Amino acid sequence: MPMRDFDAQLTLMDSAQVFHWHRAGNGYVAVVENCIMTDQSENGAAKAYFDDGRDYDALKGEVSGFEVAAKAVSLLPGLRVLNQPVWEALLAFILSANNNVSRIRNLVNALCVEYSDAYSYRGERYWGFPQPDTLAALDPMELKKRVTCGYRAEYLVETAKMVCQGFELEALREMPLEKARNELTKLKGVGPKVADCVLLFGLGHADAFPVDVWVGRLMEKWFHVCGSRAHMGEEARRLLGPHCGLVQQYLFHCARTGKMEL
DNA sequence: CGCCAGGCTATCC
DNA sequence: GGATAGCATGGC
Repeated sequence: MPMRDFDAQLTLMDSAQVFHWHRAGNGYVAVVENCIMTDQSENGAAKAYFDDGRDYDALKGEVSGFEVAAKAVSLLPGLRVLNQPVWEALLAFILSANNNVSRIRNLVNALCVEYSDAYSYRGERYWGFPQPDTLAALDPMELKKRVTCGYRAEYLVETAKMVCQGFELEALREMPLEKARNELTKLKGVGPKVADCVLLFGLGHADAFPVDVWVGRLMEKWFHVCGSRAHMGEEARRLLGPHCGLVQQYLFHCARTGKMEL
């Protein structure tokens, strides 16, 4: 049975938490962890990926003390925070650094097309993410040239090498937020912001609160919190609670698209 | 053309 | 510990 209220266009195409979904006919398609997935998929993996089972109606109540947060949540019914495979989120958000959303999408797709295999679905071809050992074996100069990802090429290769050498991404799922973030930032190209995105979108840490340029602005203007990005994250957790990362996604989208005035 | 983008690393004090 | 320069690329 389809998920109630799920907005596939908003969640898969417009929310900037994932960058490799494609419009196909009147639906949406991507390769997720070596399988074709669509917005209509209802198997166990898809349900987990779409965060089916979480009570999103309860989210409004959790932030009812903050009108601006409650408004952002109520403006975007159907937005879900995906549970992506951590390796995929890691690659995408290493590429995201200091780039705009449309270019991130181009880079992610170039990486996938150049270094992984295509799956055919209803007459079209779709690509998933390359495996760690594939990237670990690359010359960064070649990667830079073929994906046009600039200095991020070295980050991808170095991080892939560390994962191949035993860095346990899945172990971060059960760690406390602070410790998991500390571990993640040992990877090349992973600073505090990218780490928080990987924790939120790929490791189930709903209290990770990524602060990019947009969230930095909205924390000042809407919550009157200033100072460092680290401080803003701490304040968000204190004010908005253990699901502040989910709320961040609503706030981020409202700010970035102008649905709420900054 | 210039400004900006879901920032990070290296280096400075 | 916190602040800052340099970075590749292209969207707008």
